[in-house]
Amino acid sequence: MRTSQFPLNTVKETPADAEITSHQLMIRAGLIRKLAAGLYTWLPLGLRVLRKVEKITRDEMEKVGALEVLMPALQPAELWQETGRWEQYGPELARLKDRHDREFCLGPTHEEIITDLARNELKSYKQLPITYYQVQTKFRDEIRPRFGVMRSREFIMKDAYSFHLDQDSLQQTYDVLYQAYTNIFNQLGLKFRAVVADSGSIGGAISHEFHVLADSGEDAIAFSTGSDYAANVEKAEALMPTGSRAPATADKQVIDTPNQHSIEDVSQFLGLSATQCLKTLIVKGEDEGLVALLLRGDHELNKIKAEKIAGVASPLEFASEDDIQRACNCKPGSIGPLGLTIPVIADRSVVVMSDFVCGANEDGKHFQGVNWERDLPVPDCVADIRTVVEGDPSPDGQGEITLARGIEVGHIFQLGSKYSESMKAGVINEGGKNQIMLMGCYGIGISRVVAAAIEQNHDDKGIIWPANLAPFQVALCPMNMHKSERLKVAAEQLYQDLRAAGIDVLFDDRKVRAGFMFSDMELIGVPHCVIIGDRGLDAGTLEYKGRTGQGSEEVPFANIIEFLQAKLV
RNA sequence: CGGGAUGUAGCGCAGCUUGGUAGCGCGCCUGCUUUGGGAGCAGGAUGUCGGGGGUUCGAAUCCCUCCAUCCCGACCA
Repeated sequence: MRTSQFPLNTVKETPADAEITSHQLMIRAGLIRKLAAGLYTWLPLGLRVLRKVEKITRDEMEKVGALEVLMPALQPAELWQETGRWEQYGPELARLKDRHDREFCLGPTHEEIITDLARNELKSYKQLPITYYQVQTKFRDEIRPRFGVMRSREFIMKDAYSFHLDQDSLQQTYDVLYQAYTNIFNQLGLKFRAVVADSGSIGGAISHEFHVLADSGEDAIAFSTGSDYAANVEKAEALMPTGSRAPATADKQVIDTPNQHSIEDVSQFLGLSATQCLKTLIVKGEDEGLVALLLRGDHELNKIKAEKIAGVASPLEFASEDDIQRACNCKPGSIGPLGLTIPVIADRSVVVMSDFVCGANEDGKHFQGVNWERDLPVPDCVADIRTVVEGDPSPDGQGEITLARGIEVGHIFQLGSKYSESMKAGVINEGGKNQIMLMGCYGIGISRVVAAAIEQNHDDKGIIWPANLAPFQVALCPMNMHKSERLKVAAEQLYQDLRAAGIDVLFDDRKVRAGFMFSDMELIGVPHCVIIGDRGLDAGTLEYKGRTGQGSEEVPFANIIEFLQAKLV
């Protein structure tokens, strides 16, 4: 390809509305353009990268025997009503009506559609197991689209669905897909981790997320220092403390804490560590009532864990100030467990606290020197409701937790019979009886991968593409070609030779200055650059520069193809 | 949906307080000079000042209203 026929559309200035690096660079390098909030056009250069991600993904899916299909983005409401998700999914589901006033949605995912296909097409256990996949546009009416294509309203996803007669078969395919995903992200050349995940609203029991590691990632991941355990912090278990509770040494007393509301306020005011304070949060219960959650002062509530506990409203909802006033006779900031009449759920780490501080359920007052059993009973319900912190013991008992940030680019689930049950998707089994199938589902955010790759691989000059994602492998940069006819002839010939050798080369045949050319090539992240000039022509050499390397090296004209091919392996 | 902000040339911004008919940088076009790290000079094109309404002799500027965009939060996977 030549730049005279493949305009680069690069811009020097950083767009004002792009917040994170990948978004800025995607605009600046001319990969995407915004149409409206959360909607982007892929320019030729960006589309080349997107297609490469698609191809790597497709190839691996084909390798494990998955079958490509293409399902409609526009989906009838009836199927969503069958599974109950028409009501459950909420405003994120883009709904619309056709001219006959029939209801439809633009699919955010395709469980309903594939399950409908499967129940119609799969008749016998002999057809199982089977895995279908597609690469297709998804729609989610995000409350707040942001970060460019990282969280947009319309995006490209590879989604796959498997169907099975039994759990063994599901587990087997799940393992195969897990490995396929590992291969895909390795091929993409990204630093990533697979982590144990919460399955969220898609449903099902077992689930893993694949995260591209990047400091700007939206998700926090917990790793073990002593094993290969890794989990989303939403899911990572905080173990029961092993030590026993220290004996009470202080007397319980009421202290004045005027205008000290947060744990930080109170601990500073009293000159204590936050670990000595008890945090009491009031949330809504399953039915009308309220529930108190107890946490150590320095810990954070994990909503995902809390809303799974019986008696707690799901999704989790904090009580209003009025509710708290009625239940505790005080404002938030002075709540404590003593004398509460509503149900109490204590985090595991709370029950080993002694001589602690907590609210006195009276505005401006706290208790000090409080102890379990002596001053109040240990709550009946003790559970893991906090988010793990750095230094916690790893849930598998080996090593400690460390935290990192990641961008979720893949998610695999064992759905079980969640959809096949409600949609009555079954096959005839060996005994001649109808049997509901089990399902797995497997997604990769193709367009998000492009952004994540940039987020992980860039410098102050621009994008540094992993080899397999680069829109072009090699940039051919002639120096002042318009002034030298023999240089022009040589550069044209070299361009043809490189192409004939199967090298994907971008020939910069624009009449622009050297610095301009280099800056463009570095911004768009072409991994290898060959410079051809009159000087080298005299000496019979070309100049090679890698995107990340310092300086350059001379390569004899005759060796350039061999030289590049060695770099491209 | 709550809180905060912003809409002026393709992009980035100034002008608004104190009303008088729009400007800067980049980019774009032409010419000359330059040419190994986003060139210099000269000339040129481009705006319903987000939309609508109002006040006024006169509105980018003041008032009302709608829309869009962005940030924080909540939401979502």
